[in-house]
Amino acid sequence: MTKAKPQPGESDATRTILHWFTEHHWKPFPFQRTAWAAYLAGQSGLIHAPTGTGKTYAVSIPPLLEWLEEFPEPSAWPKTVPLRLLWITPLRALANDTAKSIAAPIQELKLPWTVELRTGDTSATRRAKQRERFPTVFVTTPESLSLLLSYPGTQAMMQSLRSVIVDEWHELLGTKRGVQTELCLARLRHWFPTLRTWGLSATLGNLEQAQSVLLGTRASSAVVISGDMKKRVKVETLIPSNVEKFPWAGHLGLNLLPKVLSCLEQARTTLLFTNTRSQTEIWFRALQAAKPEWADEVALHHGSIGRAAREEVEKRLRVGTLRCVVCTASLDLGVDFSPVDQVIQMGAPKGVARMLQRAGRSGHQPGEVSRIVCVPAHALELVEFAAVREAIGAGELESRLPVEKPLDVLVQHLVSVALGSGFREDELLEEVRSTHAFRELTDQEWRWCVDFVTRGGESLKVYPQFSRVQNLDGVFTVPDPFIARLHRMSVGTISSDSAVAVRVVRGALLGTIEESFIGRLKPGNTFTFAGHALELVRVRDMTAYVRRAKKLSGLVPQWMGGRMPLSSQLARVVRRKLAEARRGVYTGKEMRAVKPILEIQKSWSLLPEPDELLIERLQMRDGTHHFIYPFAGRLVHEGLGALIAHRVSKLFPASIAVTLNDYGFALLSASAISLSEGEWKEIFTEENLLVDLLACLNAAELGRRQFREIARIAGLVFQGYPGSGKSTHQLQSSSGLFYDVFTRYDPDNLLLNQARREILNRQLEVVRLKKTLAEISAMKTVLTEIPRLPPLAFPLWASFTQANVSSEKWAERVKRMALQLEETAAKEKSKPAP
DNA sequence: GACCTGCTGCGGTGTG
Repeated sequence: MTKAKPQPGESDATRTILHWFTEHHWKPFPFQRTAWAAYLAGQSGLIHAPTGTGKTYAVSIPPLLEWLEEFPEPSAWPKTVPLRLLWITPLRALANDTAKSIAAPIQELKLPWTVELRTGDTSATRRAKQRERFPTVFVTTPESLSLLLSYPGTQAMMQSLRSVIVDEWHELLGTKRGVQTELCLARLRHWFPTLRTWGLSATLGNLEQAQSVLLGTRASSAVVISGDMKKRVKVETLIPSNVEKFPWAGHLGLNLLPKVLSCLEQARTTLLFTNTRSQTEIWFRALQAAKPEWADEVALHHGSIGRAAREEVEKRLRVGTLRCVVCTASLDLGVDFSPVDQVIQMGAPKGVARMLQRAGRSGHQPGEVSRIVCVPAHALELVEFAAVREAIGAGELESRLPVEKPLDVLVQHLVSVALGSGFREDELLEEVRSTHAFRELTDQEWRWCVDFVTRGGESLKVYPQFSRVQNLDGVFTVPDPFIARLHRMSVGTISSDSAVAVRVVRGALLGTIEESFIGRLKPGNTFTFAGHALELVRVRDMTAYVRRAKKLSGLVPQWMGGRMPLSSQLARVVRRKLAEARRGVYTGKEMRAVKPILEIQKSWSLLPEPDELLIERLQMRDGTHHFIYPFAGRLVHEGLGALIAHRVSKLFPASIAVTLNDYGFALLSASAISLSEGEWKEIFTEENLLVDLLACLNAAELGRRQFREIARIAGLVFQGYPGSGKSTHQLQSSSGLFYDVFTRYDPDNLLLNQARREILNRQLEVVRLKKTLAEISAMKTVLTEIPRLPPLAFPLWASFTQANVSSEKWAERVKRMALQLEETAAKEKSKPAP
């Protein structure tokens, strides 16, 4: 162990800490030293580094140093030290580990500091105690911090606060939780103008912006510190032995099960990441079937599995008794799983940052190499893996864009602040405008929000329950304790669809599934969930009672979840790889493996250059197919597909069906559609984008649905008491009622506006869509008649057919078609080159 | 027996 050399000017106290640090850890990395110095100089900042590089100590050590400078003499140490450091973490599960790491040196040096956490899990008695006296280090979540701010005594209790740390800032940035955090930070800074703010983040494409969002518009001296100490990431890919026979579509990846098994055999503990929850269930089942002897060493983990079971899995991971956990993004972050020595990514990686995050779950120690093994589910995913490796090498990472002006979050915050210390309008307005999110809030918008919490706005003014806040001589407060209680019960910006609970008869809660899935089952039917074979007994009160069945079989539930489009960064590299292949350049194991498939694409159609829009046309028995490849991710293709179908149908009156994936979309029309390259170019015009888009989508229904979240956050609808949550349906209908009332009687309601904006930005990615159209307008349109389905088109065609026929028939057709294409390809290959 | 496609996250009450 190397000891850190004392630097000139360091005090004894500093040396004490440094000694502890070197004894127990390692020589401080340069970035940690930089952070310590910046902190002690009174600066704020953002530190970015991969996981497992010691970011925590970069910011938890300097407050100790600072205190020791003040109290160098142990005999003069006070008995108790009031609050000095507030630590915000987005994950309950992280709070515990963090508190432990911070407490380690404190305990070791027997400092009179206390470290405590407060999350939703903290018991009522503990919380009551905390309300009397805060610990020296307080670890909490954004939501719990909001709640703290909603109690009148908080400011006085925090008087001695020196700094606030926001951990995993990249996870909060870009979400309404992030904005909630911004508002809370502004409050703290208003109270304590010299407060230092530090953020910890994974590496992002927009670090400078991430920093300025965190620190707000009033920040003076601030730094961005890079802890990117060349954390080594090794990306490997499992190459199918016979690419010619490897599927061209599909996402499960079970083809490579044998190879995955041998990977699992070679490592002590593996995290096997999949992209969907149902895929997790399917892979778990496949592993159980293939290796019954591993029954106790394989587990699964995803967001719909009950908390108890998930925590059990996390515990076993930590002690190292598991060989493999099949999981979703639920294990992307979280507890420090040091024993994990291998990470497998099943299927498309979708984004560069996500891959890095997942790779970082292994080798979770400074200096260790992170390894990730990629498993393609179909042939083209080999290209995506090649692309992600290249992007990692080049450091091309995605950005997370901050949320702008979400008024629902502001409305909630206004009530919280009124409930806490109360507020004066101009003071709070200035404070709110010091956040990045509301820096451009207009006077009118502010007035509207204040009016909304005091009267319920124009349309609700006759209902007293919406006069939540009252203005007494210029001070806004919440006098009604009932309203106060309801408000505290609805703090937060996360709203999830209520789901059917799955419970063993007279037994444990296993998790939740969607109503639509349970609705397809009859009592006696079996299904697989949470890794258990289950038989449905009955459904009552949003609970499905089940009993254990003998064999893992039957249906696997599917969930409607996020749609995770391929990121622009990764898409760009994918296009680049395809263009290289067009010129016959195949570098890397993945590209060499996928060569035969791409050569087929070249010979039956073509591979587009990055500045070309490829449109393939194929006349089949069921009509005209067009396959179009903007490579803009599935959300954009959803909007674009609908838009283009709408515009084409104006020229050729026929109904047009659309399917899409991350690479492109396809149009199918029963009648013959024939357009020239020039005509296609016109169809892709940016003109009238929004008008056409709203005309072809059911904008009103989308708006209603989006409004549900807004209504909940703004406190219009109450989600119900804990445990007896209202069903989605109930929540939907009451928020729908507000939506209708506002649309009719209060069309200028700013929350309605926000709903419209959110649909455009989130569900349709309008910004990216516009950008895509602009790019397309500069591109060359290449229209090609194809003789049969080439590899790029095949997955699109397959999902078409899937939408229209029953699943057995679909499988048959896809298989038949795949076989045919394979034979054609083989025949052509055996032909001597001309 | 092959086939299935879409993530995560937090918080709150009640009183004999």
